[in-house]
Amino acid sequence: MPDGADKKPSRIQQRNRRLILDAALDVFSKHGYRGATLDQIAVAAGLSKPNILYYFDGKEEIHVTLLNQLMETWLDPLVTLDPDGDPLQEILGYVQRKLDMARDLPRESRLFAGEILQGAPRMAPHLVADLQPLFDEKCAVIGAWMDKGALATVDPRHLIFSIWATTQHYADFDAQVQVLLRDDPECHGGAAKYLATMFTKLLSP
Amino acid sequence: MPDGADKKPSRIQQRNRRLILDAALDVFSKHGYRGATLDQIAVAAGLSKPNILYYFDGKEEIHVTLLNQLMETWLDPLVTLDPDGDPLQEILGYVQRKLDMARDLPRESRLFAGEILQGAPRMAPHLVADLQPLFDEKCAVIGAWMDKGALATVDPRHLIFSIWATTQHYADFDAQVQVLLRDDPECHGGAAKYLATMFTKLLSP
DNA sequence: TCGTGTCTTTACCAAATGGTAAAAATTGCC
DNA sequence: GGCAATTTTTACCATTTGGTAAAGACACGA
Repeated sequence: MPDGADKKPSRIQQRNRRLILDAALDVFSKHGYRGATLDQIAVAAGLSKPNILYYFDGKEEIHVTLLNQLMETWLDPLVTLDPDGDPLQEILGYVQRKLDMARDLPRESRLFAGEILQGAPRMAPHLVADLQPLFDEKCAVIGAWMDKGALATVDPRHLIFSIWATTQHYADFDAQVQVLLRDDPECHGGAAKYLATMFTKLLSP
Repeated sequence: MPDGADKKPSRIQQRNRRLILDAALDVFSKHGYRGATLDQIAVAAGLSKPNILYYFDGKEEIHVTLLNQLMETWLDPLVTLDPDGDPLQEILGYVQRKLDMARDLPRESRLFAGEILQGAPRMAPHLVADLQPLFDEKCAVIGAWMDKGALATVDPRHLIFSIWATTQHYADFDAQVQVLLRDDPECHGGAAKYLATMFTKLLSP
């Protein structure tokens, strides 16, 4: 049995755990935690429900595993922000990376959004342990850039919030965006251009 | 029975329907559609479950009623945008109204966000019928202001998206914001100042 | 090829949940 | 007060859902 932190997982274990997690990401991001059912996940993964419970202790463990994996991916673009780079280019690069993630990983974005929307019941510890230190660190970096006169002075915390909000919006509110833009194929490009303009004007010293 | 579009609703009917809708707003915004149960709504409303089903045909009807009512409130700040006002002041006023709504009506914001996040299964018709025409109209107004030279030229559609995203973020991602700002009581004021700066710099011609 | 450990299926179950029927209580009008 | 209409409760029900037990299929090294 694959319980606990055993030795090397077999090929089959690796393959099936990945199948399950991918299916679960689909289902959880589409219906939320309570809206998702093990049966849906099982069908999407091409496995039987009891077989899923052979690999995971329960619905909650699948969700938590997904959230844990997501945290790393999610924080990565902010980790990459280089204190020694050109301030404005670093910020604009960060915006672009987040926007690309909204396009390339919409399921992850929605999974995260759904979790936070409901008060982060399963993620609060991660927010405090992983996100908060990183957030504080990068706020300090940006603050130093502003003190140096390399960027216009604004509250770095709200600056980061506005970057998150404007980029993730295109994944989380996709249903609305698609209606209002009538499936404009240039949506992503238009957003990139708009956001680059906005943050350039905001931050140019 | 209060079914159908009958005559005047009695005092009791008005009171209880409002109790139910208020309780349902609490529960739906906290747990999402599928995560909410009629029992939770009943307890929150101080009524029995069958009694709830005396006033509404079912869980879905409660949700849809809530969504319908919400649409009006939600669109109002954009309706108020006055084509004859001062362009920059009109936009900044709109931002401020949306930000105030995020503070004063967080449940409504989350209910809306949850619905869109899941693909707007019960709201797509409303988006097309109500939101889209208003959106197009106001995009034209803003576009005319830009053509006139009263505002810097950017894509009005993405401008509106960024206003929605940045303001609603404080309601929808409140769990995250509270962690990162450590319950800063000046959060709302700080956000208001930051957003006013951002959109002023973006749009000043 | 045999046997051991890994994986999968079949057949269930208890709890939760949306919903109903009908009796009982209450309200409001004459 | 009396009575019809409205409102509320009690007692259910069918389905869904997360989860389990145990038997069966399978892989693979000796």
